Amino acid sequence: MENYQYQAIFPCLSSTPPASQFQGDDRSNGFFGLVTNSELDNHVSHESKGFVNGTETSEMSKSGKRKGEKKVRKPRYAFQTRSQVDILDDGYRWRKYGQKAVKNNKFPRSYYRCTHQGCHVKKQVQRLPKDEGVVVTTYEGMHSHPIEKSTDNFEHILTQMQIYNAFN
DNA sequence: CGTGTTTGACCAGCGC
DNA sequence: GCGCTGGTCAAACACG
Repeated sequence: MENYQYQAIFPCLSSTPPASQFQGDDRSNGFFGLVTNSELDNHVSHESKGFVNGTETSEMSKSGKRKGEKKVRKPRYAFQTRSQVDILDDGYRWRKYGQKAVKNNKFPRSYYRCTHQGCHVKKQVQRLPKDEGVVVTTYEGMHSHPIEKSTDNFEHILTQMQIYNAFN
């Protein structure tokens, strides 16, 4: 798996070098997808090539609203994971600061912020309306501090993740 | 008592 | 300009 991507988001998860992979292979049974959203930042587009790009885009096509992005637009990384629980324990401490019902989705979207001092990483968690077994977690920003608890759990989750390449 | 969640209000961007 | 929608705030609340 593209561990370097995880590294980008979870600096503490190191190890395996990038394996070029997302293209073409397993869209079959994968339940894991990584989306990089950088709408104006096309320089990152190469990253998003092999990834599913379903989260934000679909929303945009619908309502096309984003707030405040005129100024600061941070890249967002969305994971699609197949999970019974919404909360993926990635080792960081999150504080929920909002929940909103989204259009065309019976499930609400939850907004979390990293509680570490000085760390302003945010994430959103929502389920796919078409498949309630799939949880989409969108990270915004990158952690610049170590994980606060054991990553065993999350790494275990990672080992079970596969590329979800439904749109390629 | 410290920390995190819930929940309604508020705000801003966009389409009509 | 108005209304809809997504995103955030903050007070009240729950829980260890």
